[in-house]
Amino acid sequence: MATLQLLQTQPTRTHPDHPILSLLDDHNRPPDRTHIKKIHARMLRLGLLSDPYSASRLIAALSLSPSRDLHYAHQLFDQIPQPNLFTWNALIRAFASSSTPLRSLLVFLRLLSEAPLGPDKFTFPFVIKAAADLPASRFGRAVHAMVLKSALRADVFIGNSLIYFYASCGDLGLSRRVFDGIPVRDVVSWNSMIAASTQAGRPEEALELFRRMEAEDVKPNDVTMTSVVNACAQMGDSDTERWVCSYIERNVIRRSLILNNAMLDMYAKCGNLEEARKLFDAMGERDSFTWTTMLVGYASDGDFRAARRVFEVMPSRDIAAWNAMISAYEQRGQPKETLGLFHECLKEDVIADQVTFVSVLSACSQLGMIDLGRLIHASIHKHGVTLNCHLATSLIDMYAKCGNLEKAVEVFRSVDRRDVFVWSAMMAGLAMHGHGEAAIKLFWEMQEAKVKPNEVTFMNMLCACSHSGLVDKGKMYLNQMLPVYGIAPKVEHYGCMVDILGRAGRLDEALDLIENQMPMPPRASVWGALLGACAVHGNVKLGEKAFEHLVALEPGNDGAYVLMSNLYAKSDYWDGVAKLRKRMREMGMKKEKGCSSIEVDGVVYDFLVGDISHPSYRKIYLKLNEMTSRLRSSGYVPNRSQLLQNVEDDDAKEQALYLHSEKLAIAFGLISTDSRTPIRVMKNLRVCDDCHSFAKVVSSVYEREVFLRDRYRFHRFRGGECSCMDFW
DNA sequence: ATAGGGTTAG
Repeated sequence: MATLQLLQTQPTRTHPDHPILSLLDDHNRPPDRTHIKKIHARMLRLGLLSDPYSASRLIAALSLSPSRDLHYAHQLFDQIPQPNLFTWNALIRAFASSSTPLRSLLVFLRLLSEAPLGPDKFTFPFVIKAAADLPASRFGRAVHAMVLKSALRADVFIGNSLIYFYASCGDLGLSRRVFDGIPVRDVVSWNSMIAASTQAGRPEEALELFRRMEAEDVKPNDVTMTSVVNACAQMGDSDTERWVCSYIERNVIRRSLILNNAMLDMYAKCGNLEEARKLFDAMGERDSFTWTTMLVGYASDGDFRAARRVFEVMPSRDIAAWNAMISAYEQRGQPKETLGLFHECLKEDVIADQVTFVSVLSACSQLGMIDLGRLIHASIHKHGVTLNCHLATSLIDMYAKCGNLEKAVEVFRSVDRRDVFVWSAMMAGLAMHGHGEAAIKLFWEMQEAKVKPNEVTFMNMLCACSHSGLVDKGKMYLNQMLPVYGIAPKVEHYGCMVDILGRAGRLDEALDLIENQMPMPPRASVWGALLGACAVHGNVKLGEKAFEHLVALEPGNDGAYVLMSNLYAKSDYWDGVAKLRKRMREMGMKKEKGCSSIEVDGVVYDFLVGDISHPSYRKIYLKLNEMTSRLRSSGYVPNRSQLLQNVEDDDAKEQALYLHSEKLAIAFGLISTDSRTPIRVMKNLRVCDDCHSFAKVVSSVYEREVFLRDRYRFHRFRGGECSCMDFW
């Protein structure tokens, strides 16, 4: 009886173990591709391939060796008369850890229909791993169902891979159910569950599991501690950090490279760069994770030079290192440097990935470089990079912020999986272009698609209401946030509501919201919104109040002084203007210079007020003169009320309205682009009334579409009208 | 003859 069972489970041996097979797994000399092919040829001549055992050994070597050739392995597999389960498993395993895990699933399906014996305890972990990495959630659930119906339902290896599978499908609850259902859990079961909780952003649960693990006397190892350290990093308090470090010391946990990297990351995340540096110096072995973690640590600590130094001296730079450096530039608001580094990265033949493109697209939208953005979109398309939600969000954002709303909508419609960020980016784009109602419609469409709104969504919704003057809708959504959607409004949401009310002239309501209804103290931005509204509606008294609150919170806020000064000027209160100027002078404060930029033939040109640094500035000023007289005869009257926008005496001369930076950029656009190309100008500050009406007339007199993005929103000028309907 | 868990970048 025992012999019979052995015969059934052991592979059939028709030949004795041929010496050539030992060449396949010589660990001192792993066979390279040509070597394997030679062995293959010899095996063919020896007739060894008709022996399932020998053929399987060859397939395994082909699929698993460092220089594996899965295509070759697959072809060979198809030629074997009777692949045994070991052979099937080797192939399923190889594909599971390849770049095409889908093939693993396909081979598994073939196994089900073709193999005389079903999958075994080795097959399941491989195929479940493939399903997890795709992730193929329905497929994985079906495999799980097969496991439950089989005799393998209590297998701890399979259980552990199912924990991993459900975690990567984002269903922590099901991971937990599998975990709870494993009769005899081992350390890997605990590690998988703790890691799943950590990765789902639930550090408290991870630490709770760790305590239970200890209570049940399962000894944690370095892998356990890696996840626990990661959880502590997420908790972000220094007590937890000290506790985990001393635990690792006391229990003599092996300090693997990965554990050290995780600890490095924890120190860096807690802003403890000194400790991070100490550990870094003490580490005997370092890899690209180590260096990149240090880089990111310095960058997020604000020590940009140290970050750059790490980048310069690290022994090799993979795409993750480049991405870290590129995104550091991007987040510092240095889009030109971001793009410069991106070009260097391409020159070094490092293959850009989705993360790279996310940063680069963001730099494009900061600069308004729609042509480069388009180019990147095209190359993403060409390289068959799949649009994940991050990338789709960046593309939508880039097109919207560069003025091509149609293209943004096109991208939005073309992606099949949309997360809350994709939806929110589209709503923000519509809002920015003044399509408030459309943004609100999208909000409902999003909920029909069963995607839950988050804080960002509501910020964009309120912005939409603000840009379109939808006061009651804005109030309604703000009031619904907590009771209906379970999201507590933050100070930014209240700031936006103040803006909505203020623009509509309901200044008292806005003040009441700030003083009596907000559950938190107002921040500078909230008073700023109120001050802005007072400036629009000429309410000096309330404006002064908002201004004093604002500068108390942010003494260096030059925008506050400009707004207040405009408000005084508008109300003919010149003493006020003078007093403000004096105050600014005493503080040594300078107004942020207005700067407009325009992209022509892939180059971004910046213009400051009265700028004469451009090589062809004479031509630009001539054009501007010509334009001004042509526009005057078409009814353009310079609006001098904002002449005093700038409170700096010294450059008052340059402050003549017609030298405003956006006018220079538009003039340059007219002389340097094709007559059918829209002119796209980006401005760092808000556009002033005069430039706004200037652009309107340009769009009709010169029959050119003009896009003007300011700090706040988008203006699209066509045929003498602006998309904002003069409401901004 | 074959297995599972962990670290960086948005």
